[in-house]
Amino acid sequence: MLDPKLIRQDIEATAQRLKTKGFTLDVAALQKLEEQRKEWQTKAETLQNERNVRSKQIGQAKAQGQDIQPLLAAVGELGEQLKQAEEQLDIIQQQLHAKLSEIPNIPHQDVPQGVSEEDNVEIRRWGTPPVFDFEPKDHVDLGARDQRMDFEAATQLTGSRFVVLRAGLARLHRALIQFMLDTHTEEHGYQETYVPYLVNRNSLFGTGQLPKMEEDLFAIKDERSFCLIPTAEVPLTNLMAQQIIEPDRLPIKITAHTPCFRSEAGSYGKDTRGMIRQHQFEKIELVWVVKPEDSDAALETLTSHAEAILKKLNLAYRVVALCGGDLGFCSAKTYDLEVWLPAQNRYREISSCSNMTSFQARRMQARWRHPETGKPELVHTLNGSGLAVGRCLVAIMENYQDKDGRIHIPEVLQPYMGGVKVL
RNA sequence: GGAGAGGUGGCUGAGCGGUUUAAAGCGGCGGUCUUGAAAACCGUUGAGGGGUACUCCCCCUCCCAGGGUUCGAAUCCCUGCCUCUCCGCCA
Repeated sequence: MLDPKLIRQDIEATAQRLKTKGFTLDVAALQKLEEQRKEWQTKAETLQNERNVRSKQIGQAKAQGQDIQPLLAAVGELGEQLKQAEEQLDIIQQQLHAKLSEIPNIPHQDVPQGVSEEDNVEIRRWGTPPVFDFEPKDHVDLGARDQRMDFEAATQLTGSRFVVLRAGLARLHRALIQFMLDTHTEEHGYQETYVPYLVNRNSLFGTGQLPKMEEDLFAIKDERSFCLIPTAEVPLTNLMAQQIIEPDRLPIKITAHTPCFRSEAGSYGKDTRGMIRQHQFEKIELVWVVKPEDSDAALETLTSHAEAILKKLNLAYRVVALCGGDLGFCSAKTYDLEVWLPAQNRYREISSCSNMTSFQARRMQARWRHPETGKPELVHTLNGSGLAVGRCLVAIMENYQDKDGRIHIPEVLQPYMGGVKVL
């Protein structure tokens, strides 16, 4: 959520900056609502004040044994007027809140212009894509052996976009999770965190999945209206909701491994083959909570932590800065990490690292105490995948295959595989 | 699932429907004293929003949440959520 003051005081400039994100701000409607808000809020508060004053007078008169009938009569219509004003104000506040909730974050100054993926800007490359003296297979073909990657079984159990892994491949999948968590906790200073996989709608509002991304969520069908998390960003970041954090606790760096559930409602027919786009996948998430002035630097560091995993696995990748039009709803700036997939002969997203600035913090009232003023101020939040496990498994299979369709285990993973070197 | 108890400020914990404008203690902050510190004493103390372009002042809201009764609700009524204890069930 943006600062309502921006809407009140600087709406034209705000509208201009949101345009780089492809979002058209309804300036007239917002200004009108804002005017009404002010009018009715003033009216309601004046009436509330009058009620408080008069009620107190009645109390005092009664205590002194005076006749309160005249005072009671004087209160007259006040209650009814107040009720109307409060109802009217409530309606306007709700409309305003609904509108504000659907305005995306303002892009950072140095986000490249553009409307789609095409306009993203490559920042750097690392590693060299492997050269094969045979035609490399994709992970689906590689996984077919011994049904170690079994889509048909998953379809029978559940439906499309799920997978069953068996034996060494299942273990490799688990090894990746352990490896990533260990690296981030032991080398990058993150606190390992275990979190619920079901969250309430309040949490989903806090991190910005609601109200606009509802169709991508899997909801539990009972009166509690829980949803399966689409990313650990939701529980991790919402740990800060309603908090006032003392400055010496910042920056907070936390990580969690969780399954993620996405309905992929807008992706029919996209990546239907293989493990790239699933309804359920595992991810290691990195979350930072920082002072506002530190968030730019934090994004660089967080991104480097995700990159470190790819480097240790010796997987070629590139870093891409998303253009305005490709930025997520909450993000002011995003770097995507894209790993080389030989069978697709191109780089594919394996991590997305974003600076949400105060956008999520405002939605969940996550604050820190500014040491100079002593007053609570909104923190900045950041998150990134470090990394998406399923896609990482795909990358290892495809990059580490040999002509016999065997998969060689990267050295850093071998300790996690009981010394197994080839699958 | 059954039976009870309870949710009040950073914490502990009072609070007959009306000087409660939420007592008191602890903690925090500032000061006095001191070479310094402790102790003692004095003062201070939250969050959200609005008005006014404002390190001033004024107002509103907030005692788990949402409704209701009332001139007036932390206090009374209803609903929900959560926590604790016991029983049952259970990985």
